[in-house]
Amino acid sequence: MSNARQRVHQAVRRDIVDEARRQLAETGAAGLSLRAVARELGMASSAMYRYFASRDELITALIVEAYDAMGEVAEQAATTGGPAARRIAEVCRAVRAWSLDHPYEYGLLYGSPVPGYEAPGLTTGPASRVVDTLGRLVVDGWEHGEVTPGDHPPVPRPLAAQVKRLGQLAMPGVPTWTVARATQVWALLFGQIGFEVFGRMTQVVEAPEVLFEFTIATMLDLVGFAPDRRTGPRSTSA
Amino acid sequence: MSNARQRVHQAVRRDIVDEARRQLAETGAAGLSLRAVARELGMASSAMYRYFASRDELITALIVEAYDAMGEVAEQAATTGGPAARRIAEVCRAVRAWSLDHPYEYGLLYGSPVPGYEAPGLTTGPASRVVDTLGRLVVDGWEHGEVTPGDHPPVPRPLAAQVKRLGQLAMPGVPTWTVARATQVWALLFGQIGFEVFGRMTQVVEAPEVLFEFTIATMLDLVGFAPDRRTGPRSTSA
DNA sequence: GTCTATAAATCGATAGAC
DNA sequence: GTCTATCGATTTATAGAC
Repeated sequence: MSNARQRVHQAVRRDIVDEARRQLAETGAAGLSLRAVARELGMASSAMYRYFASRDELITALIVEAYDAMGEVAEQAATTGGPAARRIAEVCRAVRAWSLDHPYEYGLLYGSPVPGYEAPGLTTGPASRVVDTLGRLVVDGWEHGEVTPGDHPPVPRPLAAQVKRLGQLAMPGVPTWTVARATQVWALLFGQIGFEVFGRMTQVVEAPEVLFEFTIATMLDLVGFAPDRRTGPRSTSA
Repeated sequence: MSNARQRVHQAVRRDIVDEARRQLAETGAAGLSLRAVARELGMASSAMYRYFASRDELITALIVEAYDAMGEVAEQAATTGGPAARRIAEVCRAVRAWSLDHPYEYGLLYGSPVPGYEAPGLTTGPASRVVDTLGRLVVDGWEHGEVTPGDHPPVPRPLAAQVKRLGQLAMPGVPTWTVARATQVWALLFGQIGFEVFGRMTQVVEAPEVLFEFTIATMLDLVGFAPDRRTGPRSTSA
C-alpha cells in the first residue's frame, strides 16, 4: 500500500546517515549535531525528528552501520581458500585495512565511549560479527589439526571457569588454553590497529604494515598454529 | 621579587586543571569547556585567559598531567625488587590499576583523538615514560640472562631495519627479534587495558583481572622470558 | 588580574501552520 | 512530512572599566 512512501522514507534516512558519517570526520562523535546534518542536507532541523527521535538514535545508527561494514569485510576475507591460519591472516588484514580507511568510524566502535551516550542492546549483534568470524576460524583450524596443543602450563583455575563458558559460545570444542589465548589475540589485534588508526604508531615505526605482518605471525603463534607457510601472501600495500 | 604573585598564579592554575579534570568525567574531552570550569570555580570566564590562552592549552595541560601520573606509577612499580620479569609484571599491574581508576584520563591519552585538537611537541616527553620504563626492564632482563633467545625465524628484513633503530633508542643491546616482540607486547598491554577501561570486556569475561594475570604471563613469554616463577605475587584485588 | 558586558555563533527539542 | 518560529540554553573569545 504505502510502500512507495516507505521507500522514500528509507532513502532520506540513508541520506541522513551518509551525511552524518561524513561529518563524523570533522566533529567527532561527541560533536555530532542533528542541526548541522540538516543544514547540509537543506532540510529544516525539525524535519530530522521524523527519522530519528533523538541525536542518540542517529549515533546508534552510525554504530550499527560501522559494525556491519567491518563485519562484512571480515566475513568476506574469511571465505578465502586455504588453511584456517591463512584465512585468519586475511581477516586480520581486512579488518586493519577497513579501520585505516575509516578512522572515525573505528573510533566510534573501539575508541573512547561517547559521553552521555548509552549503547542500546541493538548494537551487540553486529558488534560480534568480527569476533565470531575469528572464532569460527579457530574452531576450523583446531578441527583440521592445524592447531597443536603443545605442552603449556594449565590455565589458572579461576580463569578456566570463565573461559570455558566463553569457549562454549564462541569456539565450541576448542581447548580452554587456546580460547584464553584467543582472547589475548583479540586484544593484540585491536591494540595494534588502534595505535595505528589513532596515529600513535607513527612516532615508533615508519612502516607499520610490516610490523603488522609480524604481528599476524605472533597471533597465530599465540593460539598454537604450527609455523608452516601459513600467513599467505604478504600483502605489500598499506 | 614578584615571587608571591607567581605562587598564587600557579595555585589558581592548579585549581583550574583540577576542576577541568573533574569535569572531564562528565563531558569528555571534546565537550570540555573553559566557561563551565570558570563557572564552577566562581570565576569570570574571561579570567581564564590569564592562565590558558585557549581551550587547547588546557587540554594539553590535562594530557601532560595524565601522562606524568601514569608514568609516575609505572616508574614507582619498576623499583620493586626481584628479577626484571617480576618488575615488568608489577609495572603492567600498576598501569592497569591507574587506568581503571582514571578512565577518562586514559581515554584522553589512548582513546580517540580529540577532534580539532593538535597535540604539541610538549606531550611527547611525558608520553614515553611508561614505555621507557618497560624498555629499561627488558634491557635489564636481557643483561641478566633472564631472556633466552630461543630459536625463532629471523625478523623479516624490512622490519628489522626499522626495529633496529627503535632498539637503539629504547632498548640498546637487546636483539632485534626481542625488540620487535616488545612492541607487540606494548600493543597487547594497551589493547587489553583499553578493552577493560572502555567497558568492552565486561560482555566477554566476568573477572578481567584474572585474564590480565594470564596476559602478563603471555607478554613475558612473547619477549622470551624463561617461564620460571617470575610473575611475582598474583594480585587478587581488581 | 578580575570583573561586566557583549559579539556572534552554536545546540536539542518542541509547537503549530500547511 | 516539511516548514517557520521559538524556547532556553550553550560556547569561544574579546573589549574595556576598575
